[in-house]
Amino acid sequence: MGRSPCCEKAHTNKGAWTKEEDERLIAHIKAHGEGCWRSLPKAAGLLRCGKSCRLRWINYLRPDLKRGNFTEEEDELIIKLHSLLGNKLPGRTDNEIKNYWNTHIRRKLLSRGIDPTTHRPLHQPLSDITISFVKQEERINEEKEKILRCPDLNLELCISPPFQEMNNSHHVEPVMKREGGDQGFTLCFTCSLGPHKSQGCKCNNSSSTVVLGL
DNA sequence: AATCCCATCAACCGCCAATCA
DNA sequence: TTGATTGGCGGTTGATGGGAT
Repeated sequence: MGRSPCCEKAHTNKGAWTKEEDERLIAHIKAHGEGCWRSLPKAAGLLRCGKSCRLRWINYLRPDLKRGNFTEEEDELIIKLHSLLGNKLPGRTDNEIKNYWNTHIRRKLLSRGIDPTTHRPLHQPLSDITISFVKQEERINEEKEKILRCPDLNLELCISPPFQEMNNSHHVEPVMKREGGDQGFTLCFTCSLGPHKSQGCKCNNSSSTVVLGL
């Protein structure tokens, strides 16, 4: 027996959303919150697939979205974080990052002689890539281990706020807060891919950092 | 002015993992 | 334990607009 379809395809609209559909969706989510996407269209009076509603909300209608052109600082931030976090970057939608990566950043990296997939210089000998990749992965795993040894750490890392001023692209510091407290620590992506000012971090310059809070 | 080409981005599709009964 | 359901993610498509010819 195959999968059942996510919705009744025959009676759903497809393609661009109308203003009225947007308004219905926004009104429904404002009233009831994000919930079961499968039943949402019917409840909201929309002839749309639940999945389509979810995408429309997440990628376009969500009130906390930052829209408009990407700044140079955001470009650099995306380049630094993409290999680590994928398309889930601060204040922008997955879809937006994905599209922007494929259309702009990919070309930008190629023009700099960097492979957009591996984040390594183009034409680098395979042996070098393998060795350094393994070393980097080991380092990442070490830092993960360190983090996991803290039992009261809330590892639900979420990066925000969307309108954070980006003054310098050198450091990127997602703050990992402990539950029930306001203490945190930061990750340095410049030299160690680990906690800023930890063993592996050789950076002393903390005056011009980008802080990505919770 | 018409047409072609290319870049962009919203939206869709298919797959996978998590969850639940 | 297993199968169904659901949400989420990455890849792809198609509509649109702008620039070049």
